[in-house]
Amino acid sequence: MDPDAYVEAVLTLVEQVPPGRVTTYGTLAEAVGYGGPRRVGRVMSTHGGSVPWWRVVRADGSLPPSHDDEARAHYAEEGTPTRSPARGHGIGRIDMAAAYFGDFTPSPPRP
DNA sequence: GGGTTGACCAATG
DNA sequence: TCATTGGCCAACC
Repeated sequence: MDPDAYVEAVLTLVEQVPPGRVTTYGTLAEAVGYGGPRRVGRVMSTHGGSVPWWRVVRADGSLPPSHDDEARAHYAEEGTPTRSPARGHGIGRIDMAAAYFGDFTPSPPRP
């Protein structure tokens, strides 16, 4: 598969995540149907700047080791359910039970 | 061609 | 809740 095609597939899926919801790297990997979670993570680090990357979190609901402050601002703005702002240790985590989204449409774009 | 690294995941203590 | 362990896949020295 062309690397570019894989990247586009991942980015397309990320854009399908509605505001106020989040999904995980592993879920994206399965939705794309190829490669593993780490592959998705790498794609995000390379092309994440073009998509709402803050809607992609780790399986436990914590954010990537980078940009947690910025992501928190987006969550506040979109109304994404989060758990305790945490004691100054950075950001709290996402309330996965309420915010998790995994209802992707298998095929990339269209219409 | 082979070892290291990484925006990962799940299980365990 | 955090740390550790083993496994995963591709990119990068």
